[in-house]
Amino acid sequence: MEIKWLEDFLSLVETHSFSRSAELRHVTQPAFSRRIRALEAWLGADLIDRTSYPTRLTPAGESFHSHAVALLAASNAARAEARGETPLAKDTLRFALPHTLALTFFPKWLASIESGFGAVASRLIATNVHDAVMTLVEGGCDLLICYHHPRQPVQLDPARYEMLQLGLETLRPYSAIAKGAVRYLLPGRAAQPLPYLAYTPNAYLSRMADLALEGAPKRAYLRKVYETDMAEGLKVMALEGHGVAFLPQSAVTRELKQKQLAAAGGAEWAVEMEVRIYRERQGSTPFVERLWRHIEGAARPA
Amino acid sequence: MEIKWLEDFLSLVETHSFSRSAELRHVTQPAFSRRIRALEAWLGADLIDRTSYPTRLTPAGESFHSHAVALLAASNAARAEARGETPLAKDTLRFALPHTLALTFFPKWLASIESGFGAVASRLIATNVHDAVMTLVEGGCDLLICYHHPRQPVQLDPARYEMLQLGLETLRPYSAIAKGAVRYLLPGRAAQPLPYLAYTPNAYLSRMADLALEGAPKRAYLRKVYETDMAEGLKVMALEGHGVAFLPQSAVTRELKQKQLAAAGGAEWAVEMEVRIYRERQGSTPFVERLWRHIEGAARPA
DNA sequence: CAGGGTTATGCGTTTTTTGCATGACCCGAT
DNA sequence: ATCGGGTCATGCAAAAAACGCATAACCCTG
Repeated sequence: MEIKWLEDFLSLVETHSFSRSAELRHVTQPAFSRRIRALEAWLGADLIDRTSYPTRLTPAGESFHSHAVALLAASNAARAEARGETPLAKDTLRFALPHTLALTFFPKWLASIESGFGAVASRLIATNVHDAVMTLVEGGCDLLICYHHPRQPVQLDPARYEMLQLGLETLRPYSAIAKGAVRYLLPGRAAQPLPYLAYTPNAYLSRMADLALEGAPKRAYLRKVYETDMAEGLKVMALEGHGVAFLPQSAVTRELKQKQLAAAGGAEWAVEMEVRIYRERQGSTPFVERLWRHIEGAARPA
Repeated sequence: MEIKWLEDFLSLVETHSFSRSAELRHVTQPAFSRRIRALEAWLGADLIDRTSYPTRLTPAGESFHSHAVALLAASNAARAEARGETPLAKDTLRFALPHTLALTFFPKWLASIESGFGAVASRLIATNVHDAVMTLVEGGCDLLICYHHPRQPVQLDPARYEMLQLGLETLRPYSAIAKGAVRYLLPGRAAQPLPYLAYTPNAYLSRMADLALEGAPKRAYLRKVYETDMAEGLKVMALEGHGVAFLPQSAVTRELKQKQLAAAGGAEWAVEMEVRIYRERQGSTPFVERLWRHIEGAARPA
C-alpha cells in the first residue's frame, strides 16, 4: 500500500469526482481510477459507490475516511520528527494558503487581526488551493484561507468545517503602462490579438480568469504567450510589458499607485471572489477557538 | 511511501542485518538495501548507521521505530475494520505460531493451561517463524510461541519482550517402516545416498536440520528429493516412504506409536530446541497479564 | 432517446523495481 | 600487515509496474 493512495482517496472524498481529482492530483483519469481500485483491492473492500454520479462513499469508505486522515497525519508526524523538525512553539498557528494570498492578503490581514487580538505566532504553508484544502483535511494546518466563487466552490463539508468570509477580492486584467497609457487594452482586435499571460489550467485563478472572459459582454482576442501557476509570476511578466494578465487587486495596489500597471479593461472584465477562512469544527485548541471568535467578531460588522 | 518499506525496516531492526532481512523478506540484498534507502530518502533522515557491523540504528531510526510500529498497527486496524472483520470477543487471545507448533504443540499446551486457568478464547495466526515474530512486533498478536536454539536465536530485544520457556522439542530424522524395520537409516552410503525430504532454506527448521547434520559424528549421505517449508508436508511424504525427514518429536508421536514411522538414526542425529513464549512487556491487558502469571507458575516448577 | 459528462478497459510506452554480477569496505585471524 | 570471509553498495540489463492515450461502456438529464 502506498501513502499516495490515501491522498488520492481524500481528494476523491472532497471532489466526489474521479476526473476532477485526477486533474488535481496531476495524473490522468484512468491512472487515478486504477490507483483507487488498488487501494480498494488492498483494503479488501469497496470504498466508492460508482453506480451513480456524483459518486458516493460506501459505508466502508465512510469509516475508512477517518482512518486515512489519521494514517496520513501519523506518517507526516513521524517524518517531521525523524527530520528533527522542531515542534511548533505553543500556540503557533498553522495557516495553509494559496501562494497569491500568502503574498498579498495575508500580511495585512494578520496585522489587522493582531491589532485587536494581540500577537499571533504563525507558520504559513503556501501551496495551491487544492493542496491547501488537502492540508486542512489531513490536519496539517489549523486554518485555511482561500478564494471562493460560486462557480468554483471549495469542496469542504460544512458539517465538518466552519467558514467565515474575510473579504472580497476582484480579479481584473492588467497591463504595463507605456508612454503614459495602458499598453494593451481589452478586447483587442481579431487581426492583432493581445499577448495573454495565463494561469496554468490547474490553478484556481485560471478558472476565474476564464469566467471573467466568458462573462464579459464582448469577446476578447488573446494569444497565449506565457503560462504559470502563480499570480506573482504573471505580474512580473506584465510589468515587463509581455502582455495582459488577470491579477487579484490586492496583488497590484502598489504597482497601480506607482503607475507601473493599469487596468487593461473596465469593470465588465472583472470577477469578484470571496476570501474565506476555514477551520475544522472538532478538535480546535482553546487558542484557535479564541482567535476564531475574534475573527468572527471582526468579520461580522464589516 | 510504501507500507512494505515499514515492514522491511522492522525486520531490519530485528536482525540488524541487511542480507538476513533481505532473505527473510524474500528479496535480494541489493533490492532490500535500496528499499531501506528509499524509506530513508522519504523520511529525509538516515535510519541505519552502516559504518560498522552489526548495523545499528541512528537516533532518528530509534525514534522512528515506534512510529513505524504504530503506523503498521493503524493500517492493519483500518484494513480489518474496512473488511468488516468482527472485532475479537473480549479477552480473546491472539497467538502467533509457526505452522508446526500450531499443529502439534499448541493444542496440548492450551489444554494443559486451560485445565488450571480456565477456558481461554483464542485466535491463532499460523505462519513461519519470521512472520510470527513480525506479527508480535507489529502488535498483531498478544503472544508468540516459537522455537529457539542458541545457534539460530530469535531476535527479540529482552528489554521490550518478556520470555518464558514452555518446553523442549527434539528434532530427529524419521523414516517410514517397511517389513517391520526402518526403511532408511542414517548415515546412508556414499554409493547409494538416502532420499532426503528437506525444508526449504528459509524455514527455521531447515537451519535446525543442517545443525543436526553438521553436529553428527559421521557424515550423512543424502540426496534431496523433496522440499517444503512445513514439517507436516515432510511427514506425509515420509509416511509414503519417500525418504528421510527431520521432524519435531511432537509431530510424530502418534505415527511412532502406530509404527508407521521410526527414527532413522540414533541420538547423535538429534537436535534439541526450546519452545518459547514471548509477549510485549508494555501494554498487556489485565487478562494477558493474569494468564502470563499462570504460565509462569506452571513453567517454573517443571 | 439522444447528448454531454463520467468511469472503465485495451494497448503501447515509459518509468520503476528487481536480480545478478561485482566492487568497496570492515573486521578478525594468521 | 595482509589475507579471507562476510557485509553493504553500485552498474547494468531484464522484468514488472504504472502511466497516458484512445475508446468503450455507462449514467444522468433534458
